[in-house]
Amino acid sequence: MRDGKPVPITTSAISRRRMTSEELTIWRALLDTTDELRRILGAQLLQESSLSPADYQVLLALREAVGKRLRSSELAANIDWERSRLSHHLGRMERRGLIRRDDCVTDSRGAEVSLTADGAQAFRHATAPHMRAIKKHFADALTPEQFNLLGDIMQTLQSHLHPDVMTPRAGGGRA
Amino acid sequence: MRDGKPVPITTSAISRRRMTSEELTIWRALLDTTDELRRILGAQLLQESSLSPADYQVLLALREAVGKRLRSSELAANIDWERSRLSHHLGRMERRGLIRRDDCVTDSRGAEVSLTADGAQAFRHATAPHMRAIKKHFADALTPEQFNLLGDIMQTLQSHLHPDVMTPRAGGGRA
DNA sequence: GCCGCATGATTGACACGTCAATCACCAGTG
DNA sequence: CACTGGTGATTGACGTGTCAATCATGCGGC
Repeated sequence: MRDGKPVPITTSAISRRRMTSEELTIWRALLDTTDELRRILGAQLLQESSLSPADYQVLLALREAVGKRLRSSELAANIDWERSRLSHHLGRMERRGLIRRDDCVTDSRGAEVSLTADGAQAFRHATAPHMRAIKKHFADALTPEQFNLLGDIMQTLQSHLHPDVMTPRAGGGRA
Repeated sequence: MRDGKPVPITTSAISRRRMTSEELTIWRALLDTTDELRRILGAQLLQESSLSPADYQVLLALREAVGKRLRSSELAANIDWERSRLSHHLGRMERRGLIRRDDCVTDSRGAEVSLTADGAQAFRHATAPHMRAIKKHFADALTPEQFNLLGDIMQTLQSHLHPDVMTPRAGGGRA
């Protein structure tokens, strides 16, 4: 997949010019705004369901996994986390009874992570309010055009970050 | 794609409709992409200057302050941090010799934060590479139109989050 | 079978952030 | 002046994230 193409096109001009202050301002606006949205939605999620955004991401990945169980490293890959981060977090979630870790049958080094009943229920109860919150604070703010434009812009940034990837799906997480 | 409807304008429609999966996808793309940009730029900043993004923000605010010194709570307000977060962080930065805290003359409860020579120098050395990195990974990716559109979208989101504010400057920090 | 090394996963040390509690001091009131 | 309430700032406990080190197991070559 690396050759055969006359290539280069694409957005990655080198451009020796300096950044304008408008660009910098917009960069700051992007950081600040997404940060604030994260905080608001994270706080509300925690408030209403006692789940952190990280918890939610883990539970979501497990829920969507075939068989509702995943090897630890697959899970890490799915949500794009470092393994040690996941290990720490699974420890905490296990203590809270949200997930379980069993020894893997086919590879004694491995661990299989699965939802507990409590974890599944917590996730179910968290989902609807969380979606509503995203809608309220994000989706309801923008026009359909703005959505499309924002989607394109994210797509552009992604292909700039990962020039060679074929289908630059937004990032790690789905949903 | 979604048209045919006269559509009520105004950003704060209540709209009983559910979020579409496209909207959710774009939300995830926004989160993932900004997260990745943060990580990349943060890692590079740390690599090249031994400053975390948080350090940088603090040093920037101090550099831009008149008199190069700020009361702790003013600093917190400028960069939109909780005071306790700032206090912890200033403790760490003080240990590393980047900033100094002196008792305030006019109010014995207060502390005045100022840059040390080391802190000022660290900031100076960090700035240019950091700007270059932002340009490379962000600014160089987008067309002028996309910048304007993105700016508008952030503006829209901000006014949706803070309906009454007059001049919805992107957020806390400048840059 | 044993060696070497890669791999799955965990651990420990430490930086960072949040929340609630605390401490010291200011200012207004009687 | 003593009381009291509010404010500036710090602290401690704890959850979270990163990095480097570790441990155990799998696996290919000899």
